[in-house]
Amino acid sequence: MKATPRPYHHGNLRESLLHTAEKALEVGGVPGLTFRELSRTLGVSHTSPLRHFANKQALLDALALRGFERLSAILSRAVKDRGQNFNARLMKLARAYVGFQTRHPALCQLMFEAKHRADAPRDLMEASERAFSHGPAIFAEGQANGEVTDGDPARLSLVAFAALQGLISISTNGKFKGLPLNLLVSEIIERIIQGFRP
Amino acid sequence: MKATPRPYHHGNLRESLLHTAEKALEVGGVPGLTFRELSRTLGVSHTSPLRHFANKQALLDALALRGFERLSAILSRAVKDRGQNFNARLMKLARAYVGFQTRHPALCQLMFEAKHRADAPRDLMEASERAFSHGPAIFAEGQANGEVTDGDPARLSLVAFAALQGLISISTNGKFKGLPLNLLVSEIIERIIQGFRP
DNA sequence: TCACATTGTTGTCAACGTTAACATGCTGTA
DNA sequence: TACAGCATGTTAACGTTGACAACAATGTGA
Repeated sequence: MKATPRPYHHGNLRESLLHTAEKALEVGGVPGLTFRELSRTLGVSHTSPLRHFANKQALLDALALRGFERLSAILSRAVKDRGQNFNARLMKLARAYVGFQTRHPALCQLMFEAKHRADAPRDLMEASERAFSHGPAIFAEGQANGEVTDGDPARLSLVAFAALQGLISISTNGKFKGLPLNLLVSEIIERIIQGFRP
Repeated sequence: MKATPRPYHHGNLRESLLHTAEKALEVGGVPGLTFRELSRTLGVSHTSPLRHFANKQALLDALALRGFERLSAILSRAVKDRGQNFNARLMKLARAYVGFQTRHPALCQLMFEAKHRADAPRDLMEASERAFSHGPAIFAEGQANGEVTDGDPARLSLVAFAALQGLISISTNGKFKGLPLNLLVSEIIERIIQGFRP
């Protein structure tokens, strides 16, 4: 009789939950992300999310996993132009990395926390490693072209990403002491490039 | 009649709460830190903490504030020997910083989160700035002695601390890909010192 | 067709943060 | 010293949350 009596089965609840959860996460952080509020938003009962995620942590892990996959895709796109020289590629990679973190701060924090948990799921760790493999890749190619000094590319990449990650960690609202992050990224990457010349 | 009927007034509840809370924080993180559990541990009623902290966030902020104060004291001690050259002082500072974060990971995470909140209390921001003032200080002194290149010492210090902070963020359990953090700190600081020669 | 797995609902529980009203003990001042 | 006022702790209660169990509706494959 009712106009559109919601069908008993939602049909796409898992995806809807993840989508809604990510928005809620960026608004209110982990404490502001509750099964019950998600359920209210999606018009389902307050325990239905448990059919798709064993508990809240499982939902957070699923969000983190997707985060790493999206990050990996973005970084992959940033370095795909193999025609450019090393400096340009590293700068693009750095901007993509910092840009993603600036756009999704809460998600990124979740991703790092999940990765650092002692009992982090296997697939999450693997996705994380895939995402962070783009750095060593371009360093290795830079070495092959004689543009970068010798040494373990993973180690060189670590220094660059550590600097970027630290900059993000120390900064607030995309700025550090009033200086926009973009500017500081350029400065740091240029200094690193300088230090990594053969 | 009872042997030691706990006096009605605890006498030192605020300090006891902070002390117990910090231990609980390192064990179970923020979710594992509850007023009710703290109260049980200290043998007081579950609302008595509210006489000392308006809400849970206020307790967390107080923990973060003390964290910054302790960090500042530790960093201050690390650089107090003005007789040493710049390289030695920077390395000591770096080790002290990384050591503190390694020893108190949950507290440090709390400190950064608190500092980054839009409505972070004034005193907390000031304590944070005091803690991070030791870096620029030794860079400035290094410049005065002709040991460090020109430029805004705060900016130079930022690069160094960003690298350290990022290393910590990326690492897990004091290691990164099996390499102990100590080793990587040395490597990064030496590279930075190299890059900051006049 | 129909047994069975999947998905969603209802009802319930313990734990939590928070508030209000009340009890107790300390302290400064007359 | 007396006692008023305030700081500190307690009790009771409310609403929210994550989680579990039992049940209902739906989809699916033999």
